[in-house]
Amino acid sequence: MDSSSTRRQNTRRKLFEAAVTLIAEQGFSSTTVDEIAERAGVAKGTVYYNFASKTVLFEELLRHGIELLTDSLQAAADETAERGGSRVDALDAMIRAGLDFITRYPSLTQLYVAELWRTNRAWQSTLMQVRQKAIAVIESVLREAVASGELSPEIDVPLTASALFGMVLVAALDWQSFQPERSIDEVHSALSRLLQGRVSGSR
Amino acid sequence: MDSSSTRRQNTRRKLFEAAVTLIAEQGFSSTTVDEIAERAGVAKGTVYYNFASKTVLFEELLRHGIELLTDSLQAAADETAERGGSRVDALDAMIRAGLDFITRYPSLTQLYVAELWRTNRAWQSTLMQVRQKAIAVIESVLREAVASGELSPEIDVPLTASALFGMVLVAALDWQSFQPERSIDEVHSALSRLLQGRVSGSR
DNA sequence: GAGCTTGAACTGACTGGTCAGTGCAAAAAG
DNA sequence: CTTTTTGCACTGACCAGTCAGTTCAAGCTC
Repeated sequence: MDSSSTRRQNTRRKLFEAAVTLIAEQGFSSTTVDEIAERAGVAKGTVYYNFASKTVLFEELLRHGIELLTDSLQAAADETAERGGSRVDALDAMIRAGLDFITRYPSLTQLYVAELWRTNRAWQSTLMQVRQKAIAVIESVLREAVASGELSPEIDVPLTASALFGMVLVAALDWQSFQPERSIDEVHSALSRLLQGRVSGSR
Repeated sequence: MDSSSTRRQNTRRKLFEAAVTLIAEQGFSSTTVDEIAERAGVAKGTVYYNFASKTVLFEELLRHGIELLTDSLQAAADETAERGGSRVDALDAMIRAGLDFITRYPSLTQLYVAELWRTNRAWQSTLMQVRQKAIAVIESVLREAVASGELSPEIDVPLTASALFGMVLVAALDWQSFQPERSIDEVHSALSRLLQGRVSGSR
């Protein structure tokens, strides 16, 4: 019962891995099921044995991926709390966690960005849920920080959360695509500085 | 020679307008040439009379669009300088210009984001140039600000430029898609606050 | 432990539809 | 009369999804 599903689980994993890179590179519509099957080392029929359709394969991939991200953001926030760090420290730790995630799963990130703001697509609602889960983690830390007086009560929590999310997302993708020679620490500290208002000189 | 091209210019414009919305919604591959022609109110043959291929149509669209953006960013920076504003004021004006642009051309923005970090696509190099032009405008203002002592010399100019770019881009798209009831001023001031380090309370 | 059974997993040739791009004669525009 | 647009039929490549058949592995029997 358990061992019998191992084989299947394994092919599904191989299909996810194959699909994520291909779709990130080429987009959903120009990636063919034959390509995915070939890259996964599996026959085309197997794809349809394991997933109802090309779209369903993609949706499950998105869901699986965002779970990894929210878990790691949440873990970063929690660990900071355990160590007794401030909420701003938690935001900083989340930036780091976001960067780590993007380093580990660059294709997944690319693909997510490419699809997120499209309307009229089959998986639109899947993406909305997925986005909301990630943003919610950031928002809750922001709210705690406001409550504890660490952040100004004037900040607009939802807008700030999405701006932070976007800042990390785009900076990280740009780093990977256009300046891969930079170290993760350089990127992290540039973003950290922006967050903590140490850009405008003075102080 | 000039007036003779007016008519042609007009159909090209109609084709751009039709293509930009369709491709933003559905992606390049799942948008058909027949659809583009129909929405533009033009025969399919006309598309091929005016553009060598579907891909070329798209590339010219990208080029045309980014010109609009860089021009408006540059204009915002220049006007600030003329009014004798600081370089940080110029960055703020550019954020505003970016938001205005995205409000005016949401489809173009969506489409740009969706394609920018993909590799292995036909128009990859077009996009690289296009991105570099936009980022360069931001970088030059940052550098001036560092030179004049307004910003800390420790900031990493290229990374900060792309983080700012991303911050505005993602916040604006999120605003349009998920919180359209917000006013542009609310969005602007949330981003402005982030830029000027007025997020972390104290001060 | 050799042989048999069963259901789950996998295979790949095939089908039906879609779509980029072509060709061309005739009309409209200027 | 030159440039541009139209309308429409056609081609050939490509591709999502199907299905009849094959392989695999775990259990069962003697």
